[in-house]
Amino acid sequence: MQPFVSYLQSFTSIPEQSLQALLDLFKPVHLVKNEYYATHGKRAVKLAFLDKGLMRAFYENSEGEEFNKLFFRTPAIVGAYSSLITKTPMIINLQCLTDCEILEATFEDIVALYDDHPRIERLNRKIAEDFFVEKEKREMSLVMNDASERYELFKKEFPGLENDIPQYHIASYLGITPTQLSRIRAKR
Amino acid sequence: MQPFVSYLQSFTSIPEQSLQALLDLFKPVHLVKNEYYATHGKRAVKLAFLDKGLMRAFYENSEGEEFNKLFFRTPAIVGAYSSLITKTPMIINLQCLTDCEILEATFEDIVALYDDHPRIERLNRKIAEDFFVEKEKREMSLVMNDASERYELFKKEFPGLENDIPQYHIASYLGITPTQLSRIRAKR
DNA sequence: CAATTTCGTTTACATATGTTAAGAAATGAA
DNA sequence: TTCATTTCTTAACATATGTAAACGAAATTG
Repeated sequence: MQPFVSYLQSFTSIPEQSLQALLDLFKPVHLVKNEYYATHGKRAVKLAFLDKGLMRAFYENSEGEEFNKLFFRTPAIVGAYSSLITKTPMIINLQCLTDCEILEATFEDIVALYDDHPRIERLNRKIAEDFFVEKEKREMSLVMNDASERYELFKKEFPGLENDIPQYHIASYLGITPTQLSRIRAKR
Repeated sequence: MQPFVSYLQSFTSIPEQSLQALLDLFKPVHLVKNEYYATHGKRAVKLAFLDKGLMRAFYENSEGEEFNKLFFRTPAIVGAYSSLITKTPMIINLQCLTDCEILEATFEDIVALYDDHPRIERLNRKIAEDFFVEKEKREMSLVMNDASERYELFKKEFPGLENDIPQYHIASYLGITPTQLSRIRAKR
C-alpha cells in the first residue's frame, strides 16, 4: 500500500481516519499480460491504482482500428474515468501491456465517503483537476505539433518506454501509421 | 445572476448560505468585441461566468500562428483553468468574439470557501470532472475523425455558430487551414 | 534449436492537407 | 453609396502521411 499512499498524499494531505476508510475499499488484483481491464460498451464501476506493470488505454472505431490514447506506468490511477463520472458506457478499452498488480475499488463506494470525509472529496477534486491539465496538454500537442515533434515529446514524457513496447503502439499514440513512424525514425 | 445560479445548480445542489457566499465573490464586467480577457504568459488569477456574448480560447505558437481550442457560448465558465490550478503562466489566450457580459471572481477567493463550504468544493469537483469529460471527447475526435468529420461534429456541437464567426476561426478549431475547410465545404 | 509468427523497415503509389497567390464576395467605414 | 478592408474561394504546386505489399529481423513457441 505504501506507493499508493504516497501517490495519494502527493495530491493533498489526508487525515489518518479518512485515509484508512479509503484504503479499506481497495483490494489487490493480479492481471496478466494482454488481459483487458476494461472493455468499451460496458459501464465502468471500478477504478484502480496501478502498482506494478504497464497498461494502455485505447479507442476503437467501427472498423476495429485501434487508437492509443494513453500509457499508464506506475504510479497511476487507471480506469474509465469518463464512464465512472457520467455513468454512461465506456468508450475506451484498458489493456495490460505486461503483467500488472493493481489495487481495485468500486467507484460508488469512494463517492459514498465524500459526505463524511471531505478530504477524500478534495482528493478527488485534485485528481480531476490534474487529469484535466494532462488532457489539455495532450490536446495542445495534437493540435500544434506535427507527428515528428509529438514523437520527441513522447520520448520525453515516457522515457525508456519506446524500448518496452512495440513501435505500432507508439505510432498509434502519435496518431500515425507504423510506416510513417518508421520514416520519422529513419530521418535522424 | 439568475442564469448563473441555474448553471451552477445544474452541477450539484448548493445550500442557500454557501451559494450566497459564492455569488458575493462575482462582479459584473463588460468586455468589448476583440478584447482579450486573458493573455498567455501571465498567470491567471480570475475566472468568470459568461453571461452574454461569445469568446474563444486559442493557443499561439512561437511563430505567432493561432490555434483555436474552444468556443464559449453562454452559459459557460471561462478562464485559463489550467493556469489557475497549476499556478503556472497561461498557455492559452481568451478573446471576445462579440461584446460580452461576464461575472468575474478571484479564483483564490473561491478556493478559500472550500473548508467552510464543502458543497462549493463539490461544485468545483463536478465542474472539473465535466471539463475532463469534454476534453476527452475532443481528444478522441482529434485522433479518430478526419477534418471533414470534425466539421460535421463542430456543426452539431455549436449549432448556428458557423454563421456567427469567420470561417478561419472554424478552420483553426478543426486543425486545418481555411483553404482546406473551403474545399471540404465545396464537396457538399 | 528449428519453425513459426510477429514486428519494423522500405518501396511505390494514392490522398489529404499545406502554401502561395489571385480574384471574387462580403463587410465595414467614410 | 462608395471605397477600402476583410474574408472566402479557387488553382497550382509541394509535402506529410496513408495504403499495400514485400522482405528481413526479432521474438516466440514447440
